[in-house]
Amino acid sequence: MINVLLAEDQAMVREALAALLGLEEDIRVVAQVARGDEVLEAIRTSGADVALLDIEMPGQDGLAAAAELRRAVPGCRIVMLTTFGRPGYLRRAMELGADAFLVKDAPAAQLADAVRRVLRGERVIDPTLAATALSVGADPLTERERDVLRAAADGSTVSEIASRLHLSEGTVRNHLSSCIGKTHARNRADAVRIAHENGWL
Amino acid sequence: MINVLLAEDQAMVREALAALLGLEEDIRVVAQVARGDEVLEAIRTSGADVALLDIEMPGQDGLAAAAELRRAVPGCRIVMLTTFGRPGYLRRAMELGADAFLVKDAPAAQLADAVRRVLRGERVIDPTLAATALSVGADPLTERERDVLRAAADGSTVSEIASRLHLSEGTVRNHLSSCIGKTHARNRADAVRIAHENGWL
DNA sequence: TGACATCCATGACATCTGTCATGGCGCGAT
DNA sequence: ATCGCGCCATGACAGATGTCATGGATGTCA
Repeated sequence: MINVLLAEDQAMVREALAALLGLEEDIRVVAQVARGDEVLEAIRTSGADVALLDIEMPGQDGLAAAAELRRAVPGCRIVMLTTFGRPGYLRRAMELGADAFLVKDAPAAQLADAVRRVLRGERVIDPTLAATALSVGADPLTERERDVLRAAADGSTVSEIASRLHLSEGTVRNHLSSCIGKTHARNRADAVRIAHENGWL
Repeated sequence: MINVLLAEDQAMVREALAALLGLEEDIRVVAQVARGDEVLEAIRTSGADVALLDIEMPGQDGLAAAAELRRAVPGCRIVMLTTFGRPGYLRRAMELGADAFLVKDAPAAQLADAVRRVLRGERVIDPTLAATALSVGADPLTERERDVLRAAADGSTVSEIASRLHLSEGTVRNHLSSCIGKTHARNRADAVRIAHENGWL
């Protein structure tokens, strides 16, 4: 019997996935959480063999939860399950040591399949997604540039970003300019969109 | 026995929801589609009593599918099911004559419950969401302003938008300016964000 | 230690953006 | 038929934005 933890913030989706996995004879959902920062404790108390982690979650995102889990409970298998097949997500998940990376677009049968395979020591990745992730390349932004771009994502002005990050306006403009250059964007908003789509923010 | 059609583009979520509804003794999922423009035909061939429609879908969005369905098959009940509880979505769904509006954040039990209730002629809406939808108010943008703002959403420049919509640059700037004013935004990107969050785009 | 990258900052410049006043056109409502 | 409104356009202006050259302060790596 495979014991699975399910971490997904949308209750209806989470319980639906639990129902789906419940149809499998050899799989049992032993814990469900809705927040990234509840994963570790739930794994410890439930003793699950596999953690199924969504990425977009409150508290702590699924990638951070995976990193924490990898350190604290190295034996636990990690399956990332996300709506968005952003290349940067896949890359970060792999660097963190996740065992599988699934998108919710994929057929339902792949879920139980992936759970079984990671338990046998295999790694499961959508080959198409892997290809695009490799072709897109790694995040070209520096940490500071990412900070500034994130701060610009909601439509803030330069002066607002500057005061929020305790920088001068000129510095903010310089960072944004290099973000625009590195992402081959036309302007700030475009750079935000591109970085977002690639999973760099 | 209640016959349900399920329209949702993410295969894994769709099949998981089907598994969830399959646990109910009085409900049967008789059709599944992944695109909005396949809803009507599937309803006709399956003869489903209730259509469960996601909003974000390729081909045609769930709201457009609901409108089409309401006209062509007035007897069919419509339940909107969406990730995002955007006020504008709820408002448009109600104006279109949807019978229920659920968010995927809600507990799974509400899904089957809503299906049964709409079939008894009730309308099902999350009261919290209804309150915010009413407090936010209706979309203040004109059709043309919406067009321009949509065209600006991906970070396009004024000249690009102008040529795409066959307008002069000055007109584009004027429309954008009034979008910014009406949404109480700080600039274009902010206006895009606000309109998006409210479900106006 | 030197080479190098990152981060921060300044100032100057061209361009883009947002605002405003103004006016014409078409349409539906009073 | 006049009014209001949406739509399109122009021109002008201030302010925001993006680019560039330049330079100092750090920290890392060979």
